[in-house]
Amino acid sequence: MKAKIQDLLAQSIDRMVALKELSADAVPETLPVEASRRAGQGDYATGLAMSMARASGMKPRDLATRIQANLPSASFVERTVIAGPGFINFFLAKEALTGLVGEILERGDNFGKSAQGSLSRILIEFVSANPNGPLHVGHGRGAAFGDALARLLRAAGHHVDTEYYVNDLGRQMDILCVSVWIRYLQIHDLKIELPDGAYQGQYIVESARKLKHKDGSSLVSAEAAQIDIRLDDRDAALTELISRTRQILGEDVFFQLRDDILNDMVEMIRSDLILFGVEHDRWFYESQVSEQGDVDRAIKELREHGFLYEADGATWFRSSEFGDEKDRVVVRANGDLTYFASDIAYHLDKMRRDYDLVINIWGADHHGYVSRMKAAMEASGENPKRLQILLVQFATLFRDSVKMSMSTRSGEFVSLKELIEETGRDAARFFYILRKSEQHLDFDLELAKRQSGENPVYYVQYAHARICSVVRQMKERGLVRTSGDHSLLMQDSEMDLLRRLSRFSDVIQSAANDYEPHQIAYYLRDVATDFHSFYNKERILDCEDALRCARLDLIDAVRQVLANGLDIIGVSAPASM
RNA sequence: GCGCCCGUAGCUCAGCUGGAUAGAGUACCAGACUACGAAUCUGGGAGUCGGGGGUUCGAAUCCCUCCGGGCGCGCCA
Repeated sequence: MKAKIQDLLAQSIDRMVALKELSADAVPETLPVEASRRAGQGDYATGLAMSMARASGMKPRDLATRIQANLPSASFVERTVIAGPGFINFFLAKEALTGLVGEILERGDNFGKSAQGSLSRILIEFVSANPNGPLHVGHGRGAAFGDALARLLRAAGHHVDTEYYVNDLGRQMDILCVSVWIRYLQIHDLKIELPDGAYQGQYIVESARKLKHKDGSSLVSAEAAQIDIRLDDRDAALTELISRTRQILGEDVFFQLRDDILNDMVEMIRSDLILFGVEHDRWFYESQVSEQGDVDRAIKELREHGFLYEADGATWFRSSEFGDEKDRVVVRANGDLTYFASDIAYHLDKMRRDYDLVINIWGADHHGYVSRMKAAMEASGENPKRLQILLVQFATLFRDSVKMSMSTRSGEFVSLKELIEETGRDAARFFYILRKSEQHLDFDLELAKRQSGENPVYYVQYAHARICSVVRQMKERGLVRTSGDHSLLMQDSEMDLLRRLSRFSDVIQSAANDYEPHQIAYYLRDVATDFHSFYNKERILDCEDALRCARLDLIDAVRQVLANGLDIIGVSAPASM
């Protein structure tokens, strides 16, 4: 609808330019049109005359009058009014609104959406938590946001693939492996302590039990009890422990064990995500990049472009030339590659696949990495604008106003799985989506669980269930239903509802453009409000046949919009609750 | 110290590329079911949009500065 009005305005402007009433360079690239906030100010309004006033040398209201005079007539516009400092308000024709009911019912699940895959090809990478433990509530926000964004962009007409990047290399895997092994030995009554830097969580113990169940006691070694590492430095002590473990178990056994544990962790993460309704199209392993020699190639490329140098025995990337605070190490003095190096290779890989846009969703604690990653892409000859990094702020979990901690290493955290089991998938997802991503999120467990109007999830779902219930009642009463005459819809509450429904596709476009799924959640709440209000004011089934059929069509249309919107944010639309 | 995010009603937050009288929810108060689900609806009070400058016909929105909160500033993972 917004686009239709923009089109009318464009025609008027073109006409004025042709008549030399207006200079073409006074015209902005996109014509501003917005849904009116207030009744009495029409359905849509434009401040175009005001924004062009100075460049055109005309007074806003005079200019508005000229624009209005040159507007072509359109059946969906009843009238236009100039108001305030120079707004042009558009009042939609009643038929344009009532005609919407048939359109919604006809388009069904596709109403509000654009033809799929017709616009850009987009890759979204999200969650990508390290496979050293279960997902916690912090990851949940990234999961809910990323998945909703993918669905939203698809609804807006893009082709979207989703991906999870698994950091399956590096020291953390060794630490994970020894952590499980030590717990395993403890289960076998060996006296050995789990050191400080190892993973402390209860899931490590469970993993060790599973290992015992599978392997019995084949990995028990009396030597293990003799391990006695006396080093003040925590990291040095861990390094020593890792190398002793490799000696005792033997390289082959150690690597096999490490792989098994990794696979367990990845499976655990994957199944938690499925429980949450999130399924990535692709799981991409860091080891893939590394085995294919991509990291070496990426570094070689940077070197050839002249952006690498040696200092203090390490190899540095001149990221500061691209706006980063300082240069970054890609190869350490000991010859090891940094994580940054393999991240560059991975991102180059993504950038060179067949996508117009690559989106990363990162936790806000990684914001320091944004400029260096964009720098690396630019230095490698890629357009950094094709890499869009969206930051999701922290989620803090509260139970009875008490803040709950979360740290994977210490093992003190509420897992995503526990959250889903406690509040349900729908409530969890809705809550995560309800805040825009730059906003810190206080997640109130008690509120999410409450089944009342205080909880916005139920409010929206209830509207959907209520409509389904009315339709069930109709069938039970054996009432006839024919295709309705929608011109019978004329009450204020009906028009408000129709006006709201007419904005659905605009909301999808706007939310998609800004990468803001929360707009959908707010819109759905407004639809539910308008519906509940209508429902309390007007009867549906106890009307004469024609009006009843018209209203049944109307609420069917409302149900369809609610269902389509809920689907975008990954929340179910129940027929009863 | 430097960088990023945030500061809007008692609380939790919206506010679309600057626009017309700043909006919801919640809490509080007062009402609405012998009728389609009261997990609902109707009405009410409540804000110096953190403070101060600036740009503009017009600023919660853009710029500067200060205050307050979160996060990040490793050859860690």
